[in-house]
Amino acid sequence: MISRAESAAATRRTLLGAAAELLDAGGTEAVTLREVGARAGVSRGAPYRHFADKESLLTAIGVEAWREVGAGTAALRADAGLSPADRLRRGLAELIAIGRARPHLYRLMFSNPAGDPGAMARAAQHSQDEFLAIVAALVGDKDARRYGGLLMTSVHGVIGMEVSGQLTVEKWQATAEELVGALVALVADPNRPAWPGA
Amino acid sequence: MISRAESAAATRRTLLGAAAELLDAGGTEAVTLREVGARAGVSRGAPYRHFADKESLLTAIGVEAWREVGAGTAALRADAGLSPADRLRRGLAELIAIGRARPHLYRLMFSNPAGDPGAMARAAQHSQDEFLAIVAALVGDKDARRYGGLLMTSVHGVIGMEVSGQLTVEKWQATAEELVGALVALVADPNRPAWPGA
DNA sequence: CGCTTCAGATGACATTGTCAACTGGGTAGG
DNA sequence: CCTACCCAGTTGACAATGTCATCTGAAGCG
Repeated sequence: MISRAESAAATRRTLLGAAAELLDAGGTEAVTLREVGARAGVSRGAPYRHFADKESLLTAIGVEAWREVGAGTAALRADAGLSPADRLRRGLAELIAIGRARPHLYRLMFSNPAGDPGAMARAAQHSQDEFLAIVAALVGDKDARRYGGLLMTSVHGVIGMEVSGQLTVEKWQATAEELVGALVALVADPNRPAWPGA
Repeated sequence: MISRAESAAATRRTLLGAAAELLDAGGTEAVTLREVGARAGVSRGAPYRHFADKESLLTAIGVEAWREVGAGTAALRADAGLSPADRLRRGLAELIAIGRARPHLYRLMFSNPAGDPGAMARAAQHSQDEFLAIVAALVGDKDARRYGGLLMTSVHGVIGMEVSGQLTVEKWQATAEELVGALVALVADPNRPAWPGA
């Protein structure tokens, strides 16, 4: 038997899944609460039983995505068969993969919900902490945050520009992987120069 | 006497200005053609005489912004009183300034219009060519594109994460300026390591 | 068995993007 | 100067959408 609470939770998940489909297909504009309801087999008003408004629904999708990324990064960090540099490369590759396969979701994950500023940043926190731990294993605790920030932002920029069509191999003579790889190689270099001014 | 063409061009500019105001105030969602028309002193249908649809209007705002940035970068490059490294720093600082002062416009400049993919990338071309010329003066023609790409994407990532609230000094122990400054210092370093794999 | 709670359904409304039809003053050709 | 065209701008209309108030029915609880 399914209790009412279980049924409601299932509906919520179905709504999120339907909304994610629409998001991938056509961006946030394509996510209409009516269509989300229809695909989830409920009426147009049903989503309001689970999300305050459309923006909350979208934010929930992004939060869920960050949760998955965080879990993946944690698993990476726990994988004893990988070198620190490999963990770093794979973690970054995971983000690049999301950006390419699901650009709208990727954009959403780095958006700032007007109704609840900081909600997405909080959701990203765990994932970024895991990432920082990986970087720390490579460069030491002292510089982990600075180099982590440099890597995180750089990768985000590479993906963002590729998604917007402004990063082309012809123009920059480098692929996203090469740009990221260059940075990783630099950070992983034991003879890397000291952090400027530090 | 103002000719009909001049009047139409003036209306177009007024529409763009009104739309930019709304964009800054509340993002693309807040840009309604009705309000744009009202602020420009015309009716709700008038914008359609100048722009195919709402997305075209938004794209035009982004294109215009890229034109101004490109002009600014060109002026920077022509300024004989600046060192190559200073030109680079100022050019990047200009982008950071836009990201902070007008985050919605900044996001628009790095978006990819669904109706005309590549339109924004084309608009950004001139600005990025100017930027590349500045980088080339610093690192030589051979590596200009690669290092230019690295700098451009990194700065974009720093701004993007700051705009989304995911770049905080507490978390990364570095400000946007410091992260960018570290990269610039690295690239400007005459003893910088060779580009990996090149 | 009756009462409460709550997921879901439905009707309604304001807002908005968009188009078709219309208007009026500039503009070119005679 | 006259006339016919052009086209920026207006207005009416419509469908789609977010959102709310209200209603319904079944699950849970005494």
